[in-house]
Amino acid sequence: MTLPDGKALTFPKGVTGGEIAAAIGPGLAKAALIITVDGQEYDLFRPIEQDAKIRIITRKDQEALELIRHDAAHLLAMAVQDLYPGTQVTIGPAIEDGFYYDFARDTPFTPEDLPKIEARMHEIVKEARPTRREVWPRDKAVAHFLEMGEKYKAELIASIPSDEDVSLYWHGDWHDLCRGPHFRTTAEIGDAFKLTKISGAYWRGDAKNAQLQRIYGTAWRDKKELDAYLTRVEEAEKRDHRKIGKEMDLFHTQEVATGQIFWHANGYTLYRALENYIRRQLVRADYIEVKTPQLLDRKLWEASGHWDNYREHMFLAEVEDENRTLVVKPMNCPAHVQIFNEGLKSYRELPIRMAEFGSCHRYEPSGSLHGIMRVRGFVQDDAHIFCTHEQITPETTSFCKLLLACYKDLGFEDVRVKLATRPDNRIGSDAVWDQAEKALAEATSAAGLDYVLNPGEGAFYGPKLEFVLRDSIGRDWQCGTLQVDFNTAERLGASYIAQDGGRHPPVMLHRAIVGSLERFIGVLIEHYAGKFPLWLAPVQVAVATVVADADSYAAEVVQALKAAGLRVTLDTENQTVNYKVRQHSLAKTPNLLVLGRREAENRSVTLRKLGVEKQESLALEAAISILTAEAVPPDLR
RNA sequence: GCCGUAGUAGCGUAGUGGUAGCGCAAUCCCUUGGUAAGGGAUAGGUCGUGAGUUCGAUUCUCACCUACGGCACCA
Repeated sequence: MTLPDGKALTFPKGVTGGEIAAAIGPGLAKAALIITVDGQEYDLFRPIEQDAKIRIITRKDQEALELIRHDAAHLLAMAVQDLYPGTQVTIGPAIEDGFYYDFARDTPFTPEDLPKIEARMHEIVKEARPTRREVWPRDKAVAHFLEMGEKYKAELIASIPSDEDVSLYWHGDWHDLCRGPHFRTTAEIGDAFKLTKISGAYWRGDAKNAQLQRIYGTAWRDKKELDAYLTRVEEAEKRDHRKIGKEMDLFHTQEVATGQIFWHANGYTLYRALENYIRRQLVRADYIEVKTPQLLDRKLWEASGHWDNYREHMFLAEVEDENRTLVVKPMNCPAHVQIFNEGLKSYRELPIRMAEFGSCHRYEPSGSLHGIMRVRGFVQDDAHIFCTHEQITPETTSFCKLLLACYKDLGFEDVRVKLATRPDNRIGSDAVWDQAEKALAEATSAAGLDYVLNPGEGAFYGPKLEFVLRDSIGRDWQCGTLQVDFNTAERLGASYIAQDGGRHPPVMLHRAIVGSLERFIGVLIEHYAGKFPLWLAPVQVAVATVVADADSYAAEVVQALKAAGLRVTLDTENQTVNYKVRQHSLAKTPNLLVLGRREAENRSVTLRKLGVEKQESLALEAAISILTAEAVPPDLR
């Protein structure tokens, strides 16, 4: 056996990982969880039959996390079947930060069940049930699980090729089909786990199948890691955009407009700051901006193919004395093609980059709605680039550059790219898809970006690039997109006169930088936890007085700041300075100017920046020039 | 859409088969205070909507709406 450091040890054939660990040292024997044999993971009790490179994995290794979570999933299943006889097991994988297990049971679990199950799990850990592995012919396993009444498990095993053997694991009497590996006993799982939530989940992830009961848990190597995780979750909850939206008076939702947002003055200030920023970038990048109708005849959506694909997600509008159906537009592309179609287009005019802050409505499934992140009424920073085949690469390249520059300005430096390819449900021939996917892949590489494939996730009319940004607490958000479309223009009768005098349909590139303004603002809120950079902050400066004697000077200061283009609020409330500092800090106002007699006398201000305890005394004019400079959007500096 | 949980004053929450409290915010008064909650008083609620059970329902039951946690979906 060759150890990772190159040292070789000799053992009889059939030695186990546990025995090897014991031979190396008692400390390792205790700490060992599993062993890798030529890269393959073995249980410590599984005999090794050949010479191999080995590595013993202990609790200290990063790999231990996934192993613990896998064992914890089994532990959960054991506890549930102990407590709720008749419950069938299905699958239970390790996932990011934890694990889950899907059960089939007539009575759904309730939140009150979780502590009971968790307590039973801890008991089973204490029992240190020994693990055993057996290899069975597939058909024997199918028959065995059928006999036990585990029909989901039997179905899973039956989908394995019949000539393959399967491994079964026992923990005490309880056993399951499993690839392994597992620890020697349930004691090695430890106690750093916690059940977190319950949920319905469809068998094999398909909504047509039966709904199972899923229990989620989190599991770590030690209590310290578990606590750190729980703290991380708590911190994420604190910056929830719905909570901050309420606290900062940004927006609200209500029953009369499910899935749509009432933007309050503060929120709409942020909204416009973002919209204006994007608009400036469009001007720079040679886009034209248009505005198209909200209601468009059903015929147009039939022609584009959307009616067939998304009809049940469209809002329809009808009037009594007119015998036709209008669709509240769920997207802007067919409308943009109508503008393209007005007048004859020459290849000399291409590319035409047609942008719109397009207000769209989609009847999203009720269960998918989420704050301002997933809504039924939203505005896309949409654009369609009508171009020739040759222009796909340069247009894609320059869009990628534009998008990365925007994300940087908005505070996101870590961006990943995914290439989503043809879905099952699609229009257009395979030859056209081959061409479109190839064009996009090449253009992305030409832009100097690495991408990962996202097979089958493209739009029904073409493949897409998905731009995923990572926020300040490490969560990923897909916002920007670029889609190559060889189908829509032709379907809607768009064409241009080429150099050879013939008519050709243009290629359409559908693209968005932030995607939906609503969703992106949600991301911004959570990314900054409401502490926006000055150019985005709804209220940039609060002017607060110490004594009533300073009220008239304060009003003067507010006027001066407003004249300088700053967004200011005046606080002459009859309250202590301490109170005011606290209020404006909690409101996340970036700058607080405190004014008392001193300031009024020498026409100065005392500036306290959010999150900074010490103050700075400045002449009024100096403060204005500092603050206005800081409030300039990043692209205008 | 599916599974589960919830809906009480502007916000956050307690509570009960006999029409509801608390904290913050609000209003008024006192305090004129120099960097994260000064003190006092007052006002504010048909307990999400509709129906049922009951002498009586905010409380129990059912339906619906909405939100939340997931699943599924996301042009």
